[in-house]
Amino acid sequence: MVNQDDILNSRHIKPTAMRELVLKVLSEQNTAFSLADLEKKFEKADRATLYRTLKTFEENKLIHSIDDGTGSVKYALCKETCQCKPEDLHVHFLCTKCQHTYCLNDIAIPTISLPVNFKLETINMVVKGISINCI
Amino acid sequence: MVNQDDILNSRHIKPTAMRELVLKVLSEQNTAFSLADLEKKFEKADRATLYRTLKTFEENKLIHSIDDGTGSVKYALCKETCQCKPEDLHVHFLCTKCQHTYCLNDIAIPTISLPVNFKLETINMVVKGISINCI
DNA sequence: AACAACTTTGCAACTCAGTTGCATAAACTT
DNA sequence: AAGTTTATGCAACTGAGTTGCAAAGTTGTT
Repeated sequence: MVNQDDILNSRHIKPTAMRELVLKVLSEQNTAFSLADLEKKFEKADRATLYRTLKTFEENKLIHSIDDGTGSVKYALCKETCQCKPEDLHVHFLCTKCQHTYCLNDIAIPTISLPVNFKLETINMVVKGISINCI
Repeated sequence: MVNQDDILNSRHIKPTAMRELVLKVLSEQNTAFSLADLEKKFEKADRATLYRTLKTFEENKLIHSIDDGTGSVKYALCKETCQCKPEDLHVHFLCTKCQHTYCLNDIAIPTISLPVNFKLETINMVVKGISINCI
C-alpha cells in the first residue's frame, strides 16, 4: 500500500495531520464527495479548514472537482498520472435517485469540433440517470 | 414576427404581462441568462416572481437551464421543436473570461456508451475556454 | 355585472454552499 | 531558541435559490 505522505509529497502538498486524514477518507470512497459529506465524516473538524484542504488538493491536482448540478460541488481523487488536461478528463455519472456521482474513469470525454471562434480549455460532462443499485 | 402570446400559448403557459416581458428579454439575448441577469433588466420586478417565471418556462420546455459551473444557473430559449429529450440536447460553451454562456445549437451532444448498470436520462456538457471576442 | 374559485405577483424571510478576515497554533529556517 | 512562514479554528458574511403568505389579478358561472 502506498503511503499517504508520499502521495501528498508527490503533489507538493505539505503533509499535515489534517490533510492525511482527509486524503484517507477520500481514498476510501467509491463515489465523489462534497464538502458537506466530508464535514459529516469529521464531527469535530472545521468547515473552513476542510474547505481549504480541498482547495489545496484541487490546485495541486490530487483531486478534481465535478459540478454535477446538485448544487454542491463534488470532489474525487485523480489518477496518479492525471494532470487535469483535456485528454485526462473523463465522464461523470449522477444518479438522480441517490444523488451519488461516479467517476467513469474508462470513458474519456469525446472530442468536439468547436466553431473557430472558441478556444477550448476544459470540458465538464455529466451524464444523469439511474444507477442500477437504485432501481 | 411571431407573437409572444402565441409562443406562450403553444407551450401551455398563460400569457401574463410579466411573462411577456420576460420572454421578450430572453428572446433578445444571444447568450444564456441567469436569474441575477434578469433582475438587472427589471429594476422594479420581484426576484421571486422572476424566479417562478423561469421555473414555469422551464417546466413547459420554453427554456432550458444550463449549469455552467459559475455558481448561477443560466437559461436560454429552446428551439420551437425542442422537447428537451436527450436527442434534442446541445453543447454549451462558457467563456472563462467574460462568463458568458453560449448555446452551440448545431453541436449535438455525442452519444456515450454507458456501463450496463447506468440508465441514461439526460446529459449536461459544458465546454469551457475563451471566446474570440475576449482575446 | 357580481360572485366565487383559481392563479399570479410582491414582500419578507429563510436555507445552504461557498468564502474570507483574523487571531492562534504548528511547522520550518537559520 | 527566535523569528518567519504556513495551517488551523472561529466567526461572520455573501449570494443563489427557495418558500409562506397575503394582496392583486384573472377566469368562469350565473
